[in-house]
Amino acid sequence: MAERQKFYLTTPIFYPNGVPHIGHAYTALATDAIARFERLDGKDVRFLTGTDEHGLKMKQTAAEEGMSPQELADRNSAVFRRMEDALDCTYDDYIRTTEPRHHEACTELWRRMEAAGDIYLSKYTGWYSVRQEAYFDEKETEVGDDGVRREPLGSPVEWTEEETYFFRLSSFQDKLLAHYEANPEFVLPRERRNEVVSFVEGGLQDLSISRTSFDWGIKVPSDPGHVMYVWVDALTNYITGAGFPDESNPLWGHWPADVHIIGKDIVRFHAVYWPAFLMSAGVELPKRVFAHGFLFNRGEKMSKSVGNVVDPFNLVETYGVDQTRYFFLREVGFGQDGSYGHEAIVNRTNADLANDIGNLAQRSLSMIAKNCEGKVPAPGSFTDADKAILAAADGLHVLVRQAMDRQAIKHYLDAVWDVVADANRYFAGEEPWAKRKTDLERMNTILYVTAEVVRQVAILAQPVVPNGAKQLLDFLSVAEDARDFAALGETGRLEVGVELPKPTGAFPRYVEPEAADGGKA
RNA sequence: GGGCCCGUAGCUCAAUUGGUUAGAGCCGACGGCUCAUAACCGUCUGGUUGGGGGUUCAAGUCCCUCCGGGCCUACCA
Repeated sequence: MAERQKFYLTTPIFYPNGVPHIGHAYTALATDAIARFERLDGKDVRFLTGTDEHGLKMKQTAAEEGMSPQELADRNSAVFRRMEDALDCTYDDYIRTTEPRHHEACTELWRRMEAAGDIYLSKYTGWYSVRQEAYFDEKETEVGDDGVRREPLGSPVEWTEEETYFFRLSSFQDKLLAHYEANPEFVLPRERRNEVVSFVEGGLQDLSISRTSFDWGIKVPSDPGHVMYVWVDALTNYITGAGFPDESNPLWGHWPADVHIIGKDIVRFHAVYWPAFLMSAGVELPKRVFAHGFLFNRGEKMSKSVGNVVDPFNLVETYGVDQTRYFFLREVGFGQDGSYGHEAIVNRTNADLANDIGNLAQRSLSMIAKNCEGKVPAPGSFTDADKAILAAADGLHVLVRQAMDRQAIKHYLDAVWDVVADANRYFAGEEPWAKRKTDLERMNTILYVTAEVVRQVAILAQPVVPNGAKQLLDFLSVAEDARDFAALGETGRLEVGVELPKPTGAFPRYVEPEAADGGKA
């Protein structure tokens, strides 16, 4: 038996200086959907996420709260982890940059870059922003009315001179451009790639990669007075999670990563700095960096009775995990910006989940329960209509795989729900309830075909709505080991005569809670 | 200043990458059905594809320009 194809994907590691917001949730649930998809498609998936716990901000926040940085990291990292759990994320490993294994990986990566001659000591002077952990040209800064000098994003800067190690990023310009050229889908979507290319074409300056102004970080091996710059530390997590530097670790077989899922705000670090570090250290480059867009709350009024639903935990509590996941993945083109609001979430999830697939399953399965002794009915010969809808369902696997090869999550869902809509039309057009009185065999056939389509749709929906999909598969008595994509198509057809449990509604409608307080925001 | 992306029905988006009368969902109106989660099916309303010009037998798609929105990057001090 051939070894399964490996698939390694990551989220960025989150900075647990504050509480998780909807952007973190979006990244995590999207990455999870991809992970589940590839797993169901037979791959040996490794899904890494975690928290990035070093830096001055952590140290300062900890001081403000009267605790050590490690205590703060422990406390807040747990919150992020709980968020991912609340979203039903199936990460295989939750990395924390304060762990020894990560210190080892960073240290070794640094050593290799140094050995390659790409690191040198020099002095950096300029306006430094603690919040951004970055220097700014004086021209970029501005003194505000309050007399405080700030960088463009508004954080205060102070004049700083420090000795710092530099990475020879400037010498990687041509190699990076050659890599983008040879791998047109290294950065997706296309617009992001264009930005990256034009940025690199504009010339690269060497990058300051160490700090002496604080000590909450990973020490530079040859010079412990320095700690590593945030991005050397943070980006390296992706190889730490694959066992680096122990290349005999079985996990190392997962590197290079198939895709780093990130938000578009951190494209440059992932598409320019990270590959340059790896080239320098002689480590293979990840195959793809996929940048998703931002989500905006378009001033939709959230109901007072449900409170501030923008918080990820509240979203899940208010609408449900499946609903939250489905909404963001179906409504927003992955890679583009999107917006969300109460009404949009309710409309989308009620229409697609409750009305379309939930109701289709319920109406067909309850007919089976009532008219077929609760067993999968035996179909007669198939008509053209039967064959057409079955063929549509059977054809989905190829279609969705094509979409997901480019992380086109929305397209994958579009395709699946097109079939759901077809199935509703089919069911209504064939009128099994009428055939019940005139032609039982025909009724059985229609119910069989519909249930079979529901089976395939449920299997395909698992990555996005794992709970509701599981419920549907349970209603169809589909064996646990027949729920992956290998069971799609003709080979996995429902077995006639199998007993089915009494169905109840999967994907309940969201109904507005009666405004008990009599008013709204 | 240079560069990139976008603007299609009230809303969210399609259109095999120049090829017939620009499609679908949601919303709305009307009708149907009763298996079903106030669900489902059908019909209809709704567009000079932001404006203008050009290339072509043919433009939502290519070129120019203007308007509007977003983003990357650089400069001016």
